[in-house]
Amino acid sequence: MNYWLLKTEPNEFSIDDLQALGPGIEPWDGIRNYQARNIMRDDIKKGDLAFIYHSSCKLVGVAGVAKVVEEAYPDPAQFNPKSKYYDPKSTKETPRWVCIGVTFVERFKEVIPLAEIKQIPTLSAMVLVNRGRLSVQPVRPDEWNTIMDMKE
DNA sequence: GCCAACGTTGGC
DNA sequence: GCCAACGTTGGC
Repeated sequence: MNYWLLKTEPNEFSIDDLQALGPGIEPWDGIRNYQARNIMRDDIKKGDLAFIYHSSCKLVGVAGVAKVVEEAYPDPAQFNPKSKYYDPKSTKETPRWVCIGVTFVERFKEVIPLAEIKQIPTLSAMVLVNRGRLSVQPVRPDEWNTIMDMKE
């Protein structure tokens, strides 16, 4: 079992939206970055857990936890000309982009701010801290535990 | 809204 | 396959 971090802009989709789905499955679509895609396609497995991270908003940080319930499959949005994630270069025979399915696990009482995470020495190697721009990224078990301990 | 860091595109 | 130009991400 592995740990991940999934970024989302809460204006678009937040931990509250995920919670509102209850046991429902949310397709984690619209990922249009090759490195993030490769992680979803090759590494993320059913049963893995992921932090839901709120970016580009007032309170930037880790907002909760989701569980992977569907492994990578072609992202339907890439074939939909009306979607903002439409990719005219992708074909059904050789789809370029994939998504995964996640479900709600936990909403933290308070978002754990990025600023706070940056101050913890044992978290200084986190991809989140070192490499800003990657919307799907791995989290080490010790990093996972450290952040879970930062909750109220 | 600014801007740094990074990813992607496309000419050669 | 290099690299300049351009686009995007994302914290602040």
